[in-house]
Amino acid sequence: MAEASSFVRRITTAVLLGHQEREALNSLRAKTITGRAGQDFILYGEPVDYGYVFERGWGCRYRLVEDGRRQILNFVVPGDYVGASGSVIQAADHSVSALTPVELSVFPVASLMDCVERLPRLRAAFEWSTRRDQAMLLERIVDIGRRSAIERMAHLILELRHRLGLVGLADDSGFDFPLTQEMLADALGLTVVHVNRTLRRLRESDAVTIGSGRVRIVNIDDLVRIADFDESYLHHIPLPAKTSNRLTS
Amino acid sequence: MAEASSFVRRITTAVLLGHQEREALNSLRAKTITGRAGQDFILYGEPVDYGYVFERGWGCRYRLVEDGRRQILNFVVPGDYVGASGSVIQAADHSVSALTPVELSVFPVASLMDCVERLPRLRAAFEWSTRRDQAMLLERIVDIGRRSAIERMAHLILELRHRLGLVGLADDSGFDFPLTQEMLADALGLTVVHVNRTLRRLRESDAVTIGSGRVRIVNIDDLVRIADFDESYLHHIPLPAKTSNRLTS
DNA sequence: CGGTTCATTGAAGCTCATCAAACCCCGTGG
DNA sequence: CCACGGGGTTTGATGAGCTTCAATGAACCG
Repeated sequence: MAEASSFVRRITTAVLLGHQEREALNSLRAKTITGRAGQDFILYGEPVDYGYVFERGWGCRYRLVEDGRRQILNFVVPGDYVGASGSVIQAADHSVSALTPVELSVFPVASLMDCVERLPRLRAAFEWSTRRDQAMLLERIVDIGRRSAIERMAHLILELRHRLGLVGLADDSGFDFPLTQEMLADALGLTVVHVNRTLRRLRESDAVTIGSGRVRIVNIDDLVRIADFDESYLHHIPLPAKTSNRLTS
Repeated sequence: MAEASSFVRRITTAVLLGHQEREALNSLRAKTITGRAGQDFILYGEPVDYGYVFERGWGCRYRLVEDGRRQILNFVVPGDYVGASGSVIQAADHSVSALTPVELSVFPVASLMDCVERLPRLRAAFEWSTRRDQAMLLERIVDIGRRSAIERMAHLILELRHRLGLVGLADDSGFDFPLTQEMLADALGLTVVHVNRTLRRLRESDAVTIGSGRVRIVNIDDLVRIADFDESYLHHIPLPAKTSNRLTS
């Protein structure tokens, strides 16, 4: 039996995949490819013919605006799946590219959908992945819309720490971090210059240092406080009820 | 046969629902309820037991941040569905509330999922709806992250015009518009004061006037130009390929 | 080495936030 | 009928946060 894809390993923590489902996914995997930094795998407006699991390296989902500027919607790290997740044929609503050299598993979308039809748990796994992606997008909107630069940055670092931890790529001390300040700027809706100043402020606050290819977490409590971080959106466990004005109609 | 829900009417433009699917949806509809402005129907962190179709009135998806400020993620207009869309049990990752008096069709999530199991086209309809919601979220990230206040506002107006047009609530002259400037501010990541000044600028540019319960579109070409608006994300028809650095590996 | 990419810092300016006040519309009650 | 109050809108004044432009430095690499 082939080595399990990192997607299988990770998603199994959320949805109980049986032997059958794991086998199906492994047999589906047409091939493993490598890619260079900057290479696009999914292009805005074009049909999506494949699904990809990032096995190694980082990528991003992004959109370009008319004047050429880029908005990164989310980063993609090992274990993440990108690509078609439903049977409705449509154009990609965003592009996906590699930010570092990458190694990906490729799945033809047709056979993927085929398989999902037969294995309800596999469908559940993809639904889970889709919901999680959406939750991260929501978080990004709140970030960019209502939080300051330093809060956004701290929030992003904590999100990445959590996600990388799930696949064994982060621990309490930090994680390897291949992104440039420009990529951070494009993700956070800031300029490179301001990202640089923000990183300096974070460093001077003794919470975290970012640079030289690594995030070094100095004081995670401070970081959580700066970010107002609540990690529950990353796994969706029901929380205690909050105050509300729901009516008992 | 009962009058078709506005959701059925609208979604049929995207996915061909047969008699069977329409019947199923109509029979599922447990009841129609009314709600007051400010009333919550889905609460962040709580389980989602029902799906709702907005038949009349406006709502919003939103999140609150620690200090009490609100970020509106998207507006909900007649014909829109909100609520659970998959079988994975999880907590709501955002809240949904009414912004005006509303009238909603309520669907118990259990029987909804049941029905979706049996009718693949119904599942496709919900998948389509989910993807469309996600596309709008992406657009909002690009808006808030990379566009100026006036561009965001113009963009939002055009998106709403398009969506309301699908259910016959907007034409070339404009549409009825019940939102306050504060709601606009919460959606666009701005303050009320700045929204007010932005609306004045839009009015003075002779593109659109917003107020007194109505959006009056004066010159839609100007508006499209200001917004850099491309409506394709609202229906997902494959577009002509753009320049890219995709490799033909 | 010379070239390229990325990080860093300074100076100046613009967008947008904040604080404050006035105004308008409209419904309510004295 | 008018005073009152409240939600929403509008405007001014001031300042913070972020952008822009520009220049330098550090690291890497063919």
